[in-house]
Amino acid sequence: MSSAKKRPLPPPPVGEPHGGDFGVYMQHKIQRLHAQLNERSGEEDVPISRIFEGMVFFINGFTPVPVEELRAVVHEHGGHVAAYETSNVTHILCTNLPHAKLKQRRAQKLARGAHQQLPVIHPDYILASIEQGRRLPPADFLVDGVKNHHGQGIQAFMPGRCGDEGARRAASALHGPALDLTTALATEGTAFAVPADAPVSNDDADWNASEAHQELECATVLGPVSPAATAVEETSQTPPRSPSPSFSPGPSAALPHREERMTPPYHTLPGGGKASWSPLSSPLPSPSTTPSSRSRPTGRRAGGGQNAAGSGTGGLLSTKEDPDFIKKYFKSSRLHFIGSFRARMQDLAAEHARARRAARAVQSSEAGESDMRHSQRRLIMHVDMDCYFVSALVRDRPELAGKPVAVAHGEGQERHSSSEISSCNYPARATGVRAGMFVGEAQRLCPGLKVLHYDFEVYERVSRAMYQIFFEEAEVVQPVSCDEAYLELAAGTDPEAAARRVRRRLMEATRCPASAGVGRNMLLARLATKHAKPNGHHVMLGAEESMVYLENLPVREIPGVGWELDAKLERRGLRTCGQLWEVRLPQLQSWLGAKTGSMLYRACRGQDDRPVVPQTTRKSVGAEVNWGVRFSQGEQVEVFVDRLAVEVAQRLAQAKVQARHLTFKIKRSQYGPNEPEKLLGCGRCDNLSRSVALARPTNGPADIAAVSLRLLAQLQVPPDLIRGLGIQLSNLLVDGQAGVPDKKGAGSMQAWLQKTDDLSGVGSRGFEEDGCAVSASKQGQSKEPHDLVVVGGEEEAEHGGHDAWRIEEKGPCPGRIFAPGCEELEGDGLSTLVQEYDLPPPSQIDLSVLPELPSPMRLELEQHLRQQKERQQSKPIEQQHGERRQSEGEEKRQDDADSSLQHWDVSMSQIDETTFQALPRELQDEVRAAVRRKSFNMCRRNGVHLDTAGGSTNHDARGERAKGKASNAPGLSRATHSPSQRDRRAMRQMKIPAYDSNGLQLRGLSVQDAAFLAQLPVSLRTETLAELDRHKRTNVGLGSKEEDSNDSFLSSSSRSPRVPTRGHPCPTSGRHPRTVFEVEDEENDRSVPPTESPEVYGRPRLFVCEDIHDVRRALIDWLGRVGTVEEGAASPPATAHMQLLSVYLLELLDDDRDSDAWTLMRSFRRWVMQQGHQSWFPAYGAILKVVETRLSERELRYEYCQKEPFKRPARAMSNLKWGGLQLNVS
DNA sequence: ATCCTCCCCTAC
DNA sequence: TAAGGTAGGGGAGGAT
Ligand SMILES: Nc1ccn([C@H]2C[C@H](O)[C@@H](COP(=O)(O)OP(=O)(O)OP(=O)(O)O)O2)c(=O)n1
Ligand SMILES: [Mg+2]
Ligand SMILES: [Mg+2]
Repeated sequence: MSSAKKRPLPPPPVGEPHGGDFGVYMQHKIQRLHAQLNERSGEEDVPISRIFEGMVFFINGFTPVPVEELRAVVHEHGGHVAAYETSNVTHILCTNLPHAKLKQRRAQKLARGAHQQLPVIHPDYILASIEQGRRLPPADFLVDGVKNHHGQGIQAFMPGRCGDEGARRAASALHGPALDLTTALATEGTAFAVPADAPVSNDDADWNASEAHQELECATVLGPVSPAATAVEETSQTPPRSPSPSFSPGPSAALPHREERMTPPYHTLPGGGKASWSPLSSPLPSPSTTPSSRSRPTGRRAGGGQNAAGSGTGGLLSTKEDPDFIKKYFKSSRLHFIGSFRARMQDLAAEHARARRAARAVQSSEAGESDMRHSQRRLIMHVDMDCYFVSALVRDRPELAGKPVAVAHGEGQERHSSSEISSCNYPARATGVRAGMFVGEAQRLCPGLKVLHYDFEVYERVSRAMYQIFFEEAEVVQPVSCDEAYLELAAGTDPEAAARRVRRRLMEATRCPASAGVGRNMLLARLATKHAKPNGHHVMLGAEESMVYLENLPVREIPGVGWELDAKLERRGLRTCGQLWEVRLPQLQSWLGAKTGSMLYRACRGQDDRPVVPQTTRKSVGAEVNWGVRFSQGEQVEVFVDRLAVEVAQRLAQAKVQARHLTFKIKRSQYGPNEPEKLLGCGRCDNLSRSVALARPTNGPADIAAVSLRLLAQLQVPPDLIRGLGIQLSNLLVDGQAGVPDKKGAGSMQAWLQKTDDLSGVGSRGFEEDGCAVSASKQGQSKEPHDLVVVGGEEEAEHGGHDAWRIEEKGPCPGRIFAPGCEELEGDGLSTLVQEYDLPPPSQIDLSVLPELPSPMRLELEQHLRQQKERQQSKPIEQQHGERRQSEGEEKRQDDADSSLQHWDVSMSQIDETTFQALPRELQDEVRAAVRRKSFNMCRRNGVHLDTAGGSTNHDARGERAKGKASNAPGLSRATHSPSQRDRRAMRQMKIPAYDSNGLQLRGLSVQDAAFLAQLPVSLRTETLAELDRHKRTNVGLGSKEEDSNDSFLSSSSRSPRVPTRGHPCPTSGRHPRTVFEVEDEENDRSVPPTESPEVYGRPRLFVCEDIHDVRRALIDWLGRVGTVEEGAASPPATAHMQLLSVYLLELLDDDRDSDAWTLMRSFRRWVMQQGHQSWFPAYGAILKVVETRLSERELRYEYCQKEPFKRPARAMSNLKWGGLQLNVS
């Protein structure tokens, strides 16, 4: 409500300016915010006041309220809260000791935060200022080292590296003997056998008793912690009821605790048939498939003896020929099971949340208590089941206890099974077996490995039983997965007793072991759990203990640090958290990005602000299939996409949401139609995606299918190369209700509304111009409620007035085959939804050439083609459609005739001559060279020598599954994808592209040149323009450029190659780059010693390239200048020059700037090709070798330190190679 | 600066 | 045989 909004804040419920009541005030404030969010409808987000104008806060450490809320309040009053420590931060908000203070007391190297100079003030400052309606002097709220309102807070975990030997010893004791206190715990366990039914007061007493204990903080619990709790294992009969803490009398209290008894009605049918843990399988007429006990799918009908690998293009048990593939697949997919768990859980969680709210309201206990929980140090418990999928099965197979067991699909009789292990127990892990490993490999490591099959129904039951207990044990439960959650414990809880109790209850209810960890934040809780595994718990509250533990903890153990991050750090010699302490924040941020760097900086010190949040609303809903996807014809693809759309639509319906944004994803094999190592797997793929803003919200399968098919067509992937497909919907609206579903803040809301308006405006105009009257009218319809669209007229919208244009809509897309329900598809949804009128581009180059090309170059070409086609959309639409159809048809015919060879045996004759001529010369060269090389590069790329003629060789190397990594050279994949992105945007708005002739003519180019340049991918265009700018006084056209001969490539290298490393940013976009270089070079050598380089990160320094843009610009400029158009032949390569270049390239690689290295190599290659001296070829080859070698070493280092080799994504190092291959040809 | 798109990374 | 999904966070680069 606007009135409420603009009015100054009401006085806080409690009058103390900065007493301890900030939390209470915030509570009130938050309620108001929520109310506003619900009431307002699109009005502008005007600040209430300007109290904090010009102030930028960074919230560091614990705050009494969620950061988001604090941010909202500050924002409302004109201030800003930075997401991380940026240079514009003016104040640090913190309830506790600031870094700066600690720095004085701790080892100095631990406290080098960038903000140490900044004033650190207590959050009460915010309250007090708002209350008084003016900006109070922050100095009055300085948090000095002495004391503050809330005592030593969570920041006690701060850089407190205790060099103290005692603590160190204590910590080391944690690692080793943690598990031998079984007996002590067993005693405790029996004590709790009663509490299972015991009245609440029992537990209360227990917790109260332990409060004093909690205060010990640092001195904590070091010794006796993790129990093995064999006593708990007695499982068997459990008292049906269990304790329900007074603060959490869940409604669920009535539910039984043995999961067998609490199975929800919709999950398992009594008869044991119908494996339907997935809610998705219910609505559809799914043929009754498997008997439940066996999760082994039958439907092998067509599959039979056929091996997809043999057939090359057509897998028979794959997506072809099996209309029920999707359903069967999802029913058997473990990843689908765990991936969709949260969605399935949502109802349960929401129910609990509701009940809990109600309970709290009834209690109406002093809000102060709840606030106290927040304002004091938090107690967070993390719980995770041990080797979950195994445990849930082994509990009924006692004979397997203690033996190595894994869970997977295949039995792996031959030791060749490519079935993936989902989980394995600890005996199996001892032999090196890991989740994600192929069964065959696992059996090699562990010959006696017993492989069990999934039983998703059991997992579902156990998980629910587990959550049931969580909900009873804690007020706030944040679900992580089907076997894992965070619990926020009430203040005063005895953490160890709580952990023990939770684990015991879990064991009793599920007969599965769980481990638990307790910490002051989620990170430490989680680390504690990991440390406690298996079947134990660990309480880590002391700052000293935490730091001691962290010091030698591999960074990889930090949640959020995966393979790539670990490798980046490893490359810099950073393996442990302790080593990370040495690195300052700006340095980390410059390596890893702002947020990631910040996260790491804090995490390695045990800092973690994230609040435990109950359950966040989903922001997107999707479905994808990347296994068994094999097509030979486009029709099959369309059928499949259609079914996938139905699946997604069901999920939307289930979630009761509609979506305004659609993303279509496709995996394209990098190996051509060959089969990967994993049976029916997707192998190594390029991951392509395209997304569209929808004109109106939808959840209709017809809409989704129609839009998806359009995007599919755009992506232009030959059917036989498709290895995976996915549809994801986002920008969700709660069905039948206005408003944003998620709990975003006011700012986000505004952004959302803003976006809405823009999109519908564009969409409407576009369609009107296309003459789609119906579409336009629907646009109006959807805009009717204005900003917030009330969804509900879905059916009407789909079937209203579609006849007028349905034919036209069908026209452009004949040949589509739709499954049942195609009335919907033919409905009007399509045009209504797509806001940009994207047409599949006409095929001008025989597309069969593309797979032949090296990946980066191919992407470039594809971008180029797309751009061209979009350009041609100015033609009448019918014509467009006609052209496209025709060429598509031809392609398909070719594919049918010669499917597997098509992509491998390419000749120039297959390239459309006209088109080829129209290509930029560089691209022509590259196409020619690539064609000559045929598949050679592909073999090399994989490091595999193979015979490509048959097309059936297994190309797969390790890491094939790796998420694409389609191009490891962002300089290419990014820079080249963007032009098209821009074009699409421009098309939407019917604008003339910014780079067409106008801009170019200003540079003195001929119209032809301009037209030519306009066709170039932006990466090439940029570089070309740089060259042109340099030589523009000659006013020559592009055509004459080739006649110019070049200087020696490195003639100027003595002044430049080093430059970009620490060269200063190119002030303008390459206007006067020459000056830049000269200045740089001179300054660089003496003013910035290499060892000092870390110092300058994050600071705007004249001779420091902090910004990658600057580096790239400088490079391009340099190469453009050096590598073109001077007269005189190039001189032979000079060793010194080559060394300089090599050194610089390696620097780039070691700095994780692969894309820059790639750009440099590319330009270098081009120059080598253009200049006359053959002597440069081997020189180029040598440099390439250097680069390749470094990349290989990087690979090896990965292998060496990896713990889960089988899961490691493979890095694509092919990007630099094609340049070398190009060279070979010439 | 901020938004948008197209990725990549991460976790289970 | 085999079922390599799902969702969120975040970064790069372009548009505005
Ligand atoms: N790559 C993976 C990882 C996990 N899971 C499934 C099986 C696991 O049992 C379950 C829980 O994952 P965890 O990471 O918790 O692993 P476990 O519970 O199996 O072992 P741990 O004792 O380490 O928790 O998720 C899977 O299918 N594939
Ligand atoms: Mg687990
Ligand atoms: Mg887990």
